Amino acid sequence: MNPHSPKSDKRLRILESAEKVFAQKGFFGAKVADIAEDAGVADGTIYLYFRSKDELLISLFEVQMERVHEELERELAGASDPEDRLRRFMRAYVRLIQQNPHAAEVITIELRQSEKFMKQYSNPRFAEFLKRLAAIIDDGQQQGRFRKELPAPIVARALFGALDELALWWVSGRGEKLDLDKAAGWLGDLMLQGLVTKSDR
Amino acid sequence: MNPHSPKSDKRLRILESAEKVFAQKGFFGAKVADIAEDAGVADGTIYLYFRSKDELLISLFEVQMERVHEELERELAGASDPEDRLRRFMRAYVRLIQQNPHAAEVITIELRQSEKFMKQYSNPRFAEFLKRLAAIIDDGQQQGRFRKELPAPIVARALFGALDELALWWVSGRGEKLDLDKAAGWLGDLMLQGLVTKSDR
Amino acid sequence: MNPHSPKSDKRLRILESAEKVFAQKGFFGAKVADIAEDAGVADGTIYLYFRSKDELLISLFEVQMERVHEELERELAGASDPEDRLRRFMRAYVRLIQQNPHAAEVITIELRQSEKFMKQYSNPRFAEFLKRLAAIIDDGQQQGRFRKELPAPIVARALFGALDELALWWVSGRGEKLDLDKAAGWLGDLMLQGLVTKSDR
Amino acid sequence: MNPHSPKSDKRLRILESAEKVFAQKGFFGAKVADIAEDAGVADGTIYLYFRSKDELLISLFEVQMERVHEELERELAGASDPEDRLRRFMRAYVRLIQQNPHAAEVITIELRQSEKFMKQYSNPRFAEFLKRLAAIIDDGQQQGRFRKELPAPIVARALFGALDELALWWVSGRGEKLDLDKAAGWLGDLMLQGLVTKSDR
DNA sequence: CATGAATGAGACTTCATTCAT
DNA sequence: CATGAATGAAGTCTCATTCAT
Repeated sequence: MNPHSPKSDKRLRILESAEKVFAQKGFFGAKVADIAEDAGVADGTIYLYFRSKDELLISLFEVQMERVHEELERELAGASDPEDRLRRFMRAYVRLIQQNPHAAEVITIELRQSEKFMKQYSNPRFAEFLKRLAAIIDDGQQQGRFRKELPAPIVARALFGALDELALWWVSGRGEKLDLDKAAGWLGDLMLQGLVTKSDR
Repeated sequence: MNPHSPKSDKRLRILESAEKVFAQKGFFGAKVADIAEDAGVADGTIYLYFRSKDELLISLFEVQMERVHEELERELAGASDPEDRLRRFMRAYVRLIQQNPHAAEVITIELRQSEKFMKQYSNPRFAEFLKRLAAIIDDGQQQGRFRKELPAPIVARALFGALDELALWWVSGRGEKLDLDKAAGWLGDLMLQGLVTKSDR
Repeated sequence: MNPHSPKSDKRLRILESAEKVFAQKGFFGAKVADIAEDAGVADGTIYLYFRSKDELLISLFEVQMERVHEELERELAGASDPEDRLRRFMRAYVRLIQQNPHAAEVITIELRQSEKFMKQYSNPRFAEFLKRLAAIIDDGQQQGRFRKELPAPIVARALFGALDELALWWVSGRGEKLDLDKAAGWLGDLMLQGLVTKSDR
Repeated sequence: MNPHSPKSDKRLRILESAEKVFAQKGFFGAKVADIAEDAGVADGTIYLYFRSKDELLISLFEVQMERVHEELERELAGASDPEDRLRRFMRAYVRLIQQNPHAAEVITIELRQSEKFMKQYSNPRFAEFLKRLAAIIDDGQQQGRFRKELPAPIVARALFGALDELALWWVSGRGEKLDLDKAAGWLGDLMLQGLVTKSDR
């Protein structure tokens, strides 16, 4: 009933409910009626704000990736050391996951799933996200701090995969005992220093 | 009409078609009729071999994980050095992906998706797979070859995530230029030696 | 804001928009929102002037038939010769069609369609219209100018059907090259003199 | 259960039910479920034989126009006199209407209605039908039996309109007392000889 | 009077599954 | 064992109508 944004208020509620329900049941398992009920609106109301169920999912991506980029922007702002930047990147990602576990599930799982049935949606934001990570690595390589033999895009992809897998594990609840912050720290160590003991070298 | 396995022959064909169609269209996008057509059988025939569409997906997991375990068994048979074992593990996984890209897509994407709608299917084989990887790492830690600060299950999970992400990238065709074998090699370097240049240490 | 008819002004605009949109999209294809937009009013406003979408259609009939009767009244006023009256009747009808093609489509097509779903609306005005035509013919028969073997109501109905079909053809745009005035003249000849050459008689 | 045509049997039943229900309630008023119930099949079964509700209507047109053409073929076979041919044409049309009143309603009403929402369906069969009628008239004009001042396509259209209007009247039940055969005869007289008494000439 | 966001009943259509042949 | 026509539950989406502002 906020006179300033009666519309966007409802839009947001629907978006949040969609996120929650998609995360719980998956895109296909989630019925529009479920989302409507959770948002406390009529089924038809959803279609006042989103053209279709598909578009609702896409909007979710957009919103979440927006947040991710903002968070990264903030986190990386004052850091110039590549190693530091990489750890901050991971920290920011982990923080986002923790703040919004539903979003993590939706983004990582449904995003992939969705490529199958939403051929037209190429998801440029995610590509941007990966590019950003690769840039940090590339930067470190330029500065002679990171090994140049490893192609930055591949390292970026691998790092994301590792990070995401841990995040998903945590989100799924099965890694309940997992302290995600610590895990991210370990992952940082692993990625930066490697698994092999120093004495080996 | 093979007298030795007339039944399992058809069962196998259905399974292979399901794998192909699931990979192409995703679990929900794939219609039972599509699979039947691809397998060259009637729709109803599928239900002589599988209780439901869900069970067909589960069977696929089982079969694939079976293969994975066999392949790993063979690959790791004569290796005792932890570092070597880890690299072999990755090599075997990559080989499987390359031999059967469809399976990779189904396992990695649909597996996750499926957890949402198949609560009862806990997927013990996959857990077993991860445990195996963790065991290698733990072994290396026991031998003093791998750093003990990093918990083996987490390293295993991260390693799998990284490997899987690269595999998925390759499978999706977008990483076309990607040489998966080389990428796995780089990932091995990354995981074992770390990203940071030695001179830093 | 016209102080004389602020209400009926808006009512009229809605009616005109409805006519236009019904003609373009058909009764079912036309959405109340379309009509509202065309009329420059809010959706809900329509319901201040019309009880329902159905009633809007009915009102259209009423208004149009009113006009038809007025026009006929004027046209037939000073004519007493049956043949002349018949031709005037046709001329007036054609003129109305030309002045308001939308109305023609709505009346002829939707009128028929509507009988299906508006059982309660018996459309007395249209019956009146036909009666009027029949009266002219009957009159001619009484005066010995028209052949008595042909029952007036049937001739009236046939004449209307022929006229209406030509009108519809013209309205639909497919009979673009058709000069409706001329066509009406020909129809008059046909109806009055017949198709067969005089030498035959 | 006829072993020879289990499929077409059901297809036909659906078609007949659709005809009946469309005639009773109109295309939009008729629900697919109504048709299914009338045909004694499940809702989904309809979609085994027709791609959509729209296509069901189109199929009806095709089937009916097919019959019309066949009937005309038969009726006009041995007649060469233009006047005779015209009367036979009308007789055949009337007979079809009487044999299948539902079809008449669907064809004449829904056909027109449908042009609005089925832009892609131009209905070539109906154009063919009118061309056929025009050909008879043109033929008579060539033979000097019909007046040449009246353009054949317009006469054809007018004749059809008149005939159709009478048919519709009869079908609607309101012209119950109307003997359609007689009416067609009168219409023939009207069209051929005209309304005006001979003594006038 | 006017608005237009919200409602929710109901329509079309899909598709996993069944079962008579 | 195999078939594939048939089923019918269930889902997405539309849109006439309402009502608080």
